[in-house]
Parts: sequence; structure tokens; C-alpha cells
Amino acid sequence: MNRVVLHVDLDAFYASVEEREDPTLKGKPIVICMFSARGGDSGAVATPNYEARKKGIRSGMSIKQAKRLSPDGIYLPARRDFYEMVSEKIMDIFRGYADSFEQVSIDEAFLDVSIETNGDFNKGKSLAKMIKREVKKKENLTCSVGIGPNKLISKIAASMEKPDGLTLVRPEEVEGFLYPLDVTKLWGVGGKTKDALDEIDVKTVGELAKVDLPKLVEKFGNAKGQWLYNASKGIDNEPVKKRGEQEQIGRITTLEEDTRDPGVIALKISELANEVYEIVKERGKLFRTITFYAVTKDMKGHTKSRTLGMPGSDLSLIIETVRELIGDFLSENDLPLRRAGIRVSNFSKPSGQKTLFEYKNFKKK
DNA sequence: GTATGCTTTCGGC
DNA sequence: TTACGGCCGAAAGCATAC
Repeated sequence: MNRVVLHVDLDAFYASVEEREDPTLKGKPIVICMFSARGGDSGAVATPNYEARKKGIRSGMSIKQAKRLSPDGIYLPARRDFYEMVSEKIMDIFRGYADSFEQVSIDEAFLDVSIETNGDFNKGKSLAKMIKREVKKKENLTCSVGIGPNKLISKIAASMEKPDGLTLVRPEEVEGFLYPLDVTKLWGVGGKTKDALDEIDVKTVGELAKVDLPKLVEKFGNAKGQWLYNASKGIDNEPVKKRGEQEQIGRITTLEEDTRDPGVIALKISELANEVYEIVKERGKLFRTITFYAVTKDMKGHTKSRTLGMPGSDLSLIIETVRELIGDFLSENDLPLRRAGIRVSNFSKPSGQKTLFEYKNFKKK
């Protein structure tokens, strides 16, 4: 039996939630922004609504640039915790329709409905309509749905018709659907891969499908070469599977001014470390890797990380380790920092295994 | 050589 | 050219062990 996979994507999610909360905003260009600690219009665009997109505003753009494109737009600060709550309710709706379910991000999910539809794409389509109706009715939001025989196809399908779209690609339509598309439409083909494909005159998926496997492996290595070979033909066997718990917890902030003063950086970082520590504690986790993240004046990102021999959970452990990492970083780079952050990862649950703290005490005896 | 683990970078939302 | 958040997961790059 063939698979029937849905990809559901909430339309301009943050902006749509704000419109829903304040209907007087409807029809106006709305731009949800992440303002930085620098004040004024320092910061970036998280999500523009469709009106704002018509004026050329895109996510990731600086707020200043967006204001030049649409001075009369409505610029609102992002309320991420609120969007998170709305997202959870909607994900529960999606989950109710799926044999297996995979949440990809705050506004996106895959639903495998193969069993429920018995492999029938017409049933998949009516299921998609039901989902859209329920989200509209219960949460007053629209979404775009793609239906295909796998994740790769359903994800691209969902992006074809937005907002409030529904795109069905049957197995026999896959090649016709895929071949005219630009290779960058394939999830996993970004700037680097695009440039490499340009070198061999491959611009569309159809052109990529004509390249033989050895050539792709030679150019991209085994894993990526194989993946490109399959993806170009619409082949993707990745299962829709429930994602486990969060693997990394981090916080980053923009410094009030550029600096390379280790004291100033360490102070800011310890505030962030506190927040991270609270979450880790609440979830009862132990971490083994600590990462210091920095963005220098030239906007380049850098990381310094350390993996401990033994899982730990103490705040002081985070702060002391990151202090050393800051020192390492500053001795290797000479530009002042614009942003700084911290991340812990490599989690384990406290089991019978000793923590670093317990291990140290054990040694003392 | 291949598997494994750690560090760094990339890229999506 | 200038100006540019705050996350996350995955891939790439590298070292080490067998």
C-alpha cells in the first residue's frame, strides 16, 4: 500500500495570531518583529503577513529595511510564549487525525494518514479539508496543506499554494510536479548545494534527475549524493515519526553595545545561564555539553563548546565552563561581540549514573 | 577503513 | 552599501579508536 502523507503549515503564523486577537488589524500590512536590546528599530523581522509581503517585506530582514518598504505598516513585538500556547492547541487537533505525527516546528507538522485512508488519496484530500475546517472553526486560523506519497513531496506541495491552500500530488503525478521546479525547492538544497549544482548546469529538479549516481556521489559525497539522486525522483522513505524531547536548550541576546570585555560578557552570559538552568532543572535533565555562542561585529557566528566527562546539572558548572570558553574565544578572535549566547545539550536523565557532583564527592572520600 | 564521538557551521522558521 | 533575532536540529569537519 502506498503512503499518504500530509504536511500542514500555518499561514504567516505569528502575524495571523495577532490579526485574530485584534481584528481591526485585518487588511493592513503587519510585521511581527524581534526587537533587540539596542532599542529603536534594531532587530529583525520574524513574520510579515501577506499584505506586508506584497510590499517586499520578508522574514529575517532588518526592521529598518522593512520600515523603508512600508512606513505605514504595523510593527508588533513577537509574543512567543503566546504563539507557543496557540500552537499546542492546534498540534493537538492535527494529532487527532494522524496515524503517526511529527511536529517540525511551531507552525508545521507531518501527518501520516496511510492507514486511516487505506492509501486512498481522495480520502486524504477530504481529511485535509476537515483539518482546515476544524482549525478555522476552533482557532480562527488558516493553514496550507500538501498531500503526497512521502514527506519530501507533501512539504513542497504545501508550499505551492499559500495561504489557505490545499495541494494534492498523487504518486503518478510526482515527476510532472517535481521536474519543472527549481532545485532549491528540495528541502536540504540551500545556497552551497545550489552553487555546486550550478557548476554542472543543473537548475531544475528534472535536470538533476538526469545526472547519474556516481557523478553525484563524486561531487557531494556518499550520503548527500545518494540523497540528491533519490530526491530528484521524488523518492523519500523517511518515516513520519514522533520527535523526542528537545535536544538542546539555549538562550542568546544582543549586547547593549559591542564589547570584548570578558566581565561584561560573562555577566550577561550568567543571566542567560540562569534561564537555561531553570528550564533544565524543571525538566529534570542532566547535560554534558556546554556551548558559548558569539556573533562578532561583522555579524559572523562562532561557537566554542566543551563536553564534560560526566553529566552535570549545576548552575555553577555552566557558568564556570562558559567563562573558560569565553576566554578561549577572545584569545582566538579580535573583533568585539555584538551578540552572545549559551546552549546546553547532550542530555541524559538522572539514572543510577553518578553526576559530576556526586563523582567529585566520591573521590574526596 | 570504518565506527564513534566531539566541535563547528549551516540553514530553516 | 548598510543593517541584520532568537531560537532549533542537522550536517560537516575533524580526531581518535578499533
